[in-house]
Amino acid sequence: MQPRASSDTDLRRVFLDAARHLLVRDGYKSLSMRKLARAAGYSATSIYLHFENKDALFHALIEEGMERLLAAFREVEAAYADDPEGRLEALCRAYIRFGLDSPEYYEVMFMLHPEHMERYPADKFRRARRNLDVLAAALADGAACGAFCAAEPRVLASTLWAALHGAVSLLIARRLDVRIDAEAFIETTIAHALRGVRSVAPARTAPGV
Amino acid sequence: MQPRASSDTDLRRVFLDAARHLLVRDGYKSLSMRKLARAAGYSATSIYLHFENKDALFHALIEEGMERLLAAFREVEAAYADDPEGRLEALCRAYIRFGLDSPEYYEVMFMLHPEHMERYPADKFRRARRNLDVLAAALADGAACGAFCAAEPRVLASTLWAALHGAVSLLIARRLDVRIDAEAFIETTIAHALRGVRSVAPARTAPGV
DNA sequence: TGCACTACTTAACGCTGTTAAGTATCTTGA
DNA sequence: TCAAGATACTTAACAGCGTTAAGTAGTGCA
Repeated sequence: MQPRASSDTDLRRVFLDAARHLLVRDGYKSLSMRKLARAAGYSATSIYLHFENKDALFHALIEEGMERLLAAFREVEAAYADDPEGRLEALCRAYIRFGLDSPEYYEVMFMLHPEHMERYPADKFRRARRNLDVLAAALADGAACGAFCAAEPRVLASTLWAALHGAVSLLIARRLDVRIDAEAFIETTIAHALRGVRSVAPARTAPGV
Repeated sequence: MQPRASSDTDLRRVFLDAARHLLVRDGYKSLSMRKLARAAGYSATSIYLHFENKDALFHALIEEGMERLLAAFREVEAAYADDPEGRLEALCRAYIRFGLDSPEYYEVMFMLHPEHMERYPADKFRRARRNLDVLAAALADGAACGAFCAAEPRVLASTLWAALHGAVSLLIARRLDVRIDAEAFIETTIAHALRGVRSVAPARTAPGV
């Protein structure tokens, strides 16, 4: 059906590029091995010469998405090197923007069923965690200058991530009441997330309103 | 294969009960029409006499789950009728406990792919929203006595929900670093969520730590 | 020239959701 | 009492899925 690819890695890239295209166009749910093969101009079984199975293909797409997110994070880090508070807020915005701009990537990266992640290789997992490390670094930097709570940075970073992930996944899945203004929802999420990690004197309840 | 059910609604219940059983045992991913039929002792096509399609079956399970969650919420409401702050915290705990105790239900209810929710009937959607209304009511009651921020209760309730949903979905999907203590993560999530909605004087940053 | 290897193919298995058509059984009306 | 029709279920089939086994060209080398 097709002339042979010039090297071992070529066809793998062809499939990956086609998969990314199909993913963005139709979502991961309708990305099938047969459709992918058709789109790339090869037989379905040839995919298995370059990927162990469909999950491995997804894992490669996840990795791509993680790199994209990390690139966005790195830009923020560079822009706010000396301002941990501003950096953290910008990171929150970058995370949410990434999710809303690339919902298909976000779904594969963070909303894929656990079952498909069981064989996710440890090295990819470690690479993916670098994104969380960027959040943790901002928290640590902010804690060093007294802006953020210094306790358990890993837990704090995960909690922050969870809040952002909750917001993004509800938005992507269109679970929110249509009467909710998305912009207000996002701003409130970010404000609350930041308030959560900010170091505060023991909570003092204002009496009125 | 089977004697006919005594009434129209009977077999529907048989399928629903079997579906709930399979859902809890194997998760929604491996719940197929054929397996369900086999478990119930009927042919696969007979399911279509009682449910329009597989999504409609899921929708019925979602509704069941929503009622369960609401029952838990109602208990909390009754126990903390005069204590909005305590109620909201208890609701957060109830939500997370529900998710972790019934991950299969939680997945169908809140983590099902949007595609499967497209035909979700409006009346079921309204019923499901009663759960969010319980959160909103606690926020409103708390705002009335000055404990919570009074602005935009719907947005506030959704933000709170998003934070809880993020935590539960990451826990269920086992996305958290294994080094993270789940208990600490949950407590931090709840604490931050509550701090987010609490009415405060403009944030005062403590200088040290 | 011929052998081995590589890169790809077709055919097939067992699964999926869903529809069309067929078959018993029960209910009703004359 | 018997036929007609409705009801509740069945089997057969379609098109799709992920995946494996077996087959086939083309390449590089002895």
